[in-house]
Amino acid sequence: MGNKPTQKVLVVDDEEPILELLKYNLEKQGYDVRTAADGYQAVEQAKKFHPDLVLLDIMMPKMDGVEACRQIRAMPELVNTFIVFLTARAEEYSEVAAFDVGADDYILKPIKPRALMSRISALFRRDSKKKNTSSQIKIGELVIDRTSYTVQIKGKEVSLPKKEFELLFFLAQSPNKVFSRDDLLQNIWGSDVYVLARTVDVHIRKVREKIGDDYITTVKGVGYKFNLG
Amino acid sequence: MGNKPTQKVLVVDDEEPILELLKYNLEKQGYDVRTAADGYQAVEQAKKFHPDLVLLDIMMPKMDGVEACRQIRAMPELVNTFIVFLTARAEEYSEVAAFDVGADDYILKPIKPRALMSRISALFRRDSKKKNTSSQIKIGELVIDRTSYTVQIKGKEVSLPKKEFELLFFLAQSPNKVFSRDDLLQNIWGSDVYVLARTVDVHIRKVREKIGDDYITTVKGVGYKFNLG
DNA sequence: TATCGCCTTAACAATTCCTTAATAGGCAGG
DNA sequence: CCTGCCTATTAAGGAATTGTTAAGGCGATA
Repeated sequence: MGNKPTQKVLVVDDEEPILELLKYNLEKQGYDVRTAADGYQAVEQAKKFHPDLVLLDIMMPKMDGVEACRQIRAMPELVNTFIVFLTARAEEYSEVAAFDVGADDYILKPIKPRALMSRISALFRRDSKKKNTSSQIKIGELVIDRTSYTVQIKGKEVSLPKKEFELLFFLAQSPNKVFSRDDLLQNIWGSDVYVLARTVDVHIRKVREKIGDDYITTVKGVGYKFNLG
Repeated sequence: MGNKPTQKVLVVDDEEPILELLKYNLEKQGYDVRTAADGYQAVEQAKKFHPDLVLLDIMMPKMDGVEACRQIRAMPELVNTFIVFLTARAEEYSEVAAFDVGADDYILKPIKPRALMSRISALFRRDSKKKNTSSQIKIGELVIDRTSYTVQIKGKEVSLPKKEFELLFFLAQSPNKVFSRDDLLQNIWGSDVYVLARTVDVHIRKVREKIGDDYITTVKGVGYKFNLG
């Protein structure tokens, strides 16, 4: 119970009512909340407060959310901070631009408190299991996108079934690191599922079939790794 | 986009003089006004009238403002409606509960017409800048129009029932993003409605029947997405 | 009140995905 | 060149998820 430190959330929006709405709901959930009304304040607060999560409106006076996100992402001490955009329309600032500056997710306005809260706790749940769980990974010609569960390879989009996707995503999260089959089973299948280690091989095969043989390397007697360069 | 349709305001209060005062002032400002005397009426009116703004007294007979607010907020077609509480200072039913059920602002009684009017016009000004939710989405051959609850597909117009429409609209708002069945239930059905997750499947089926199978993709083990490109 | 359309649920069919097992292939050491 | 150990590949059965249909209930409307 008590060993979990309070998660810190920074909420950034230029509309007072929205700030209050979010602050109230987040605090009710036990988060430590601070607010900022524009991009500059957001960057300042982030520097001092070191939030675990930043909810960031895109359209703001002085400095918009995209630029603020870029600056926050540039702080090394905040590499593990989640950044989630609040946006009135998906198209308005394309999802692409948001991901380009390092956002982890985006959520549509108008905000439904309860839906947002469950989304946030899901985010932290995922986080506590692993670190650095962004929704998108780009490596060379490869773009792995968790929000759409697809992989782009040289512009072509391929859709992977769940296990295959998770496998690729997990490997790509730690490039060049070798994982044993048991590691992979533990992390992707879970600790209470008992399947043979060879099952991993079959999935690896299918992933290779779809993205090519160049990305995943076999390390004989050890396991597999996603290779960079 | 320049033609601004008349903004619709629903005023809810159990005191006749206050209703008249507000109605008079609002109509002078050019708003389209309707009134209701209690929570039930408010919900009924909201359902039919689709106001852009609801001014809601908190203390009322039959159904109080907070409960009415909750019910209005549960209607997906009114997600863009502002809800502002009118509250006497003494009423301890504080802003807390109000924000909790999705209010956008609250205003203290006694009401000063001039101040209220400027507050309202500020609200709409902000609205036109931000939640610029053109209630129409165009994607390729598809035009999704919220004002008429219809979808044009290759010129042919199809009319969808409410749930089907909301489902399509919600998915199309975030193209390529996968939503779990629970996400969809939270956002379209509301957080306090309990229906089985499989219900979503049936609606998906019906939407596909009407617009074709190409627009909504199943991501097995995850959910559904509207696909672009 | 009768009718109609919509929503939900349940049941069964269809499909996709996962796992396993069996076989083939490759590499190192003897 | 053979042997042992590991991985690659394929196919098939089973498990899990989704597709589809139909029936009942509810509410709106005439």
